Amino acid sequence: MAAIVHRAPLAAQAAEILLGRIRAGEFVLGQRLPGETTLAAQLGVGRSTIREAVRELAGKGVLDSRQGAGVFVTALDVADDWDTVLRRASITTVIEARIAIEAEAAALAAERRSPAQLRALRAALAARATADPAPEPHVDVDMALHRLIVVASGNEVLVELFDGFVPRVRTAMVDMLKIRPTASHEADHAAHAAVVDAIADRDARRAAELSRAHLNTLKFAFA
Amino acid sequence: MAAIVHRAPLAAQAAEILLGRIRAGEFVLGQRLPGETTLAAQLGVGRSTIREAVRELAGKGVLDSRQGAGVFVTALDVADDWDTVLRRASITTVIEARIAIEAEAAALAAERRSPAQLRALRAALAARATADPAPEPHVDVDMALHRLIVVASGNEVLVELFDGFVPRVRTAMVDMLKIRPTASHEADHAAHAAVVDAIADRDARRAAELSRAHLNTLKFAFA
DNA sequence: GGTACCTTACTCCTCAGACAAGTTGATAAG
DNA sequence: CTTATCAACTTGTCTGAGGAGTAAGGTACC
Repeated sequence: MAAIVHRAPLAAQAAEILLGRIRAGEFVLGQRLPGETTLAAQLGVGRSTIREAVRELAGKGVLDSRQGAGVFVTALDVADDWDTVLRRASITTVIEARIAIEAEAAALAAERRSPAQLRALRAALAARATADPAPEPHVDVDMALHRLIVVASGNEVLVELFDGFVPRVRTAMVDMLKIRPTASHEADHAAHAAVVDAIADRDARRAAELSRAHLNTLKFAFA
Repeated sequence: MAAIVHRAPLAAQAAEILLGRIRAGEFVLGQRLPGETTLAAQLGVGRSTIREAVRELAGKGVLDSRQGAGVFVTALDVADDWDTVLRRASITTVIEARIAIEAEAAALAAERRSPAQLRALRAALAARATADPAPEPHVDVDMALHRLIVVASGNEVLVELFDGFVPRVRTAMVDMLKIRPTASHEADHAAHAAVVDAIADRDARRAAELSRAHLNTLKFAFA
């Protein structure tokens, strides 16, 4: 990740040093940092450079500066970037988390889906059946259908979680389909149709079970 | 959310304006922004103010400035802060998402828990029973037990998701306990003990069901 | 015509100094 | 003890100057 030659501006270096000191526990949460002039002297840079470093960390949510009062620590580290976590995790781990979210979403969707949402699900199901079988378009219509189910759950937190998973899962699925094309499109389509039918029937338990079963086959395809 | 009196520094205002223009599509991804002097003249502020605004957006990952070349757009919006999403969502919505994660985690924990993890669960269960009944300590030992279950699932993505929920759920539970103290501590403890027992017995289905049932009572307590 | 080099104009980067604006704690008056 | 005032310190902003890097255009050479 690190470049061989890296000519980082002084302000970025100063921000890195400050963040390191905060991570190391030199400053506790809510504590006031030394003044700009003090920090500038410590690091041997100008005050405006320190100011830019503080601004950068303020943008990351680690620091907060208040005129007249000082600069305060508001977080002990940068909020973990969601994409980073998912990239580090194995695809089967991600799919397990996806099972948790989608199975519950399918159950909630069965209880709450509106007629309009059901129509949208049926339309997406039809689009999925007739779509371009090439990896990218196929994965996209598939994800669109899965997303509609989560949206029909009426739980915006689940939708946000699902959306966070999409990029990671999408690339993994595209890569897999390029290596090993799906054996049976018919069985795949039947599994999706069964989930939609369970949601149409307002059968929460069956919707969850079918969704879980379908994603488990996906998980084992990667294992 | 907006303060009645808002005395934002010029640099923060400038950052907000620039972000607004990027959101509005005035600049496409990868495009170079006007120079510092130009922007300073446009907004009627000094160069250093513009520089600090750019630094702030660079910290958020929206901009990237390269010496000699210019400032470039690297994202069209700030990555959605997880805390913000959860604060906006109702507590019942958050608990529904928590059910999804913890029920699945309990099932996985039943299949995978190590002897050491089981011992830790039993210890946390005992600590929960004998802990200070005041709201804050009680919620903390409760959350600690729940977290251990998720950790025992062996899925780091689920752990990250759970940790993301903790702050929001913790404050909500503390507030509720201050208003309406738990009716029966015994039933509450029995519910937790049952989940741990199911995990000890390696009964995935029962662990998930008990976990779901317990959190559902919590959900309805808020409704 | 094509290539390598160089010049030049532009960009961001950093510093120093000055003053404005806000906060905080000590101090003095009531 | 309470309240008002003030002084020291903090961050906020602007300006001017020079350093360093980039990219584009021109030029000499092959």
